[in-house]
Amino acid sequence: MSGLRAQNKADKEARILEAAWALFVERGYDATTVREIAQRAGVAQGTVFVYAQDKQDLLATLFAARLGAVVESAFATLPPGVSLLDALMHVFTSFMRFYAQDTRLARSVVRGVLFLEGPAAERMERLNRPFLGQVAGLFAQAQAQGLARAELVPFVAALNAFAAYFMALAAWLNGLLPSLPAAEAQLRLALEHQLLGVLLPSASTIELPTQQGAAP
Amino acid sequence: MSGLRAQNKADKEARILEAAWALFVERGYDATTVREIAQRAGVAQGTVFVYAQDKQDLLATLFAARLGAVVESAFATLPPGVSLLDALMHVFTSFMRFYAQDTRLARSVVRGVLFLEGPAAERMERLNRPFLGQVAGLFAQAQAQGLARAELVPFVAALNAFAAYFMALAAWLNGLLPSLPAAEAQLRLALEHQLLGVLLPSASTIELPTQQGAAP
DNA sequence: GCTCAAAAATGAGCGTGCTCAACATTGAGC
DNA sequence: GCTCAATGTTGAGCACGCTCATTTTTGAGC
Repeated sequence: MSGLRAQNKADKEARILEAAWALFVERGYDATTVREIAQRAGVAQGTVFVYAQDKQDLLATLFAARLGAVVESAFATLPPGVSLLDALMHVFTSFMRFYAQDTRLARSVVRGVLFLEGPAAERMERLNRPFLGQVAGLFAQAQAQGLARAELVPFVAALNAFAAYFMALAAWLNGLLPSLPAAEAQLRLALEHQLLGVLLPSASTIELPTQQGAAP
Repeated sequence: MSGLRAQNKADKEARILEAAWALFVERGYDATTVREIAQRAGVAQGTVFVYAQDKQDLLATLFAARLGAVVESAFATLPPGVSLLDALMHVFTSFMRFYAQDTRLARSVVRGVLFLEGPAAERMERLNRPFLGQVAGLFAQAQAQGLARAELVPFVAALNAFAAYFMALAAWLNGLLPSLPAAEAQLRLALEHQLLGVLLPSASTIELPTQQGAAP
């Protein structure tokens, strides 16, 4: 059996990821070089690229693991009986508070995460799709309880909520919103609007659904 | 007067931008080198960086100008008397059709545009804020006509709509949505949901606004 | 405990975006 | 039309991420 081989490989990968994380936190993503990571991990520079697709992949791997834990924890700690709005806020602000630990690094992550390539993109999809499913579950639950419109498609509502979250996150990390509380406030406002809708009840249920081919 | 000086400068900048555009379209953003751009523009490689902050800035400049025209045209050609949903779709699909001309390049643009730095970020903000204001105007108009809820904040609704647009755009450019029509359909669905809201009319107007400090 | 093919690690080298000290051009003042 | 400070241009050079031919390590088969 190749126990030693596997052990060495695992050790090296762990050392590389550990070194990368330490340096990313210390200096920031852009200011960290792959040569530094290799040196700190005690391997040659080329070895880093045996274990990671590229530099961005290191950051993505590091965050994918951590984010997975945050997702799980967010849904596990969901207070029962809470309103839909508060449930959504509980989930999304979990992420924001996680990113708040290092906003500089968070910026690099979020910047890269939206346009990944190849295997890294697939891994992100495998993280993202179940998550969106869980968020959709919150809407479906509200629907089952007779709180939400029956015609609503839970997955579409989940995507809308996620979109609002992502915008608030991006605005915050770009300095357009001054602080985490400001970002949370903006997100709450956006979600409130999504829950309540735009149109008046009288206008909405009658006019809009039938406006497939509308007036010129 | 330094007419010749200014003329030369303008000429050179125009030549550089023209060369960059041609090569970006021909080869794609990543596959185009600054050296190639310089050669095609008939200047030294260092000269490119006199006129552009960096390579990404070239692409951003090129697209900012074009996008500005698309924004203007989208609102100018807004059919009067159209529903709010169709008005939003008219505006956002204008952008999508513009990006559809070259989705490879569009991917590079959208990837870079969300996390710009320094002056480029400010220029994007100066493009984006009035645009969001115009979208907010559509919601305010619906409000004035008594079609939209009076409590609605037009700017927040505009941000939500933009967020949904951005997500559909990103999903499309990442190949998660197979075609432009698919992206348009997804956006329409998302916007419909935003207009109609999530909660039932009965539940919405009474419970939610007062849920500031909700149950544990 | 030797052998040797497979697996893993290496680092010189490549092409890149970008900088900056050196050089060239311009035109107002005389 | 000459001078020279200001303005504009240049390309050698740097550090970077990443590749890949070469070298080193591993352990099953004997």
